[in-house]
Amino acid sequence: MSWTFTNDRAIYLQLMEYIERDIVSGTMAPGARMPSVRELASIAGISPNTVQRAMYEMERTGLLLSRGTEGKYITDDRARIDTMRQDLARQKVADFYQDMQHLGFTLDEVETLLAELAAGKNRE
Amino acid sequence: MSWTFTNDRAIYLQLMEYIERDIVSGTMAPGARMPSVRELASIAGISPNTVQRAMYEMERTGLLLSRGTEGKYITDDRARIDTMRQDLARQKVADFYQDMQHLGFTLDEVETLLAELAAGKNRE
DNA sequence: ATTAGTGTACCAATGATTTAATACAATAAT
DNA sequence: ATTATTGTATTAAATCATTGGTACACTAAT
Repeated sequence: MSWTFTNDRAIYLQLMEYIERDIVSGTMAPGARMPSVRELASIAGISPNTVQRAMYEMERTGLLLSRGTEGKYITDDRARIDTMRQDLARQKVADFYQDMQHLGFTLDEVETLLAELAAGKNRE
Repeated sequence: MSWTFTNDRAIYLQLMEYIERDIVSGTMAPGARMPSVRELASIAGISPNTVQRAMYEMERTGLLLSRGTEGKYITDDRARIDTMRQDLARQKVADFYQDMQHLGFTLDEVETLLAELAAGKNRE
């Protein structure tokens, strides 16, 4: 849960993506309680207001649920989480492939670059 | 040269990426004259000031050159352009692969998703 | 010479994001 | 009962991106 932020996009959007990623990858378990707004703000080094903003948006998508003053919880719906994981992956693949096509790379070249990268990573 | 902008990132940053993409992919030829700031603004439907901002940043990287009041020109250095194309591609592949790993996908799964996408595209 | 088009610069206004600083009601823990 | 913690809401200030408007100097075309 080490989050870093860039200044080219709104922090609350980046935070949403980090949390979504942690939920769909299982780093944060379904049904688990989220750290408090203040605690998350402290961890991330940002204002509680910004965390609240991100949380508010994520409740609208149903990924988080607020139980009054007890705290916020990750949804229990594993099917929904897995669907979201698939959707995120497909979107990412589509965006990536389209970008590479715009750069003039064929599917074969993309696959080669990917394989090279993975091979390089494994060597370290 | 059909550009659309989202509101989650600064327009001048998105414009920079569009122009970079057009240059490295050859859509805009090396040594060619760029449309004027006012013309680009009109085409993109944004303020000339925002275009100027993007252009200024791209001159600092050497991709564009300003010839006084004659206009702005794309660099003639094809080697530099090709190097930038390779760098952009490698960065994109690395970011994409890291994102997919964070979502819990293996290299094999990524390759499968890519192949499926490409196959689907070809069917239409 | 005049005109049009170029890059460049500046200023003011607007909107979005972020932050700090509070405040309040409800629940959990003691 | 009291205290601490929770979500939630509000206000004000600061920063940045964006836009509209204007202006100036220089070059090319007429």
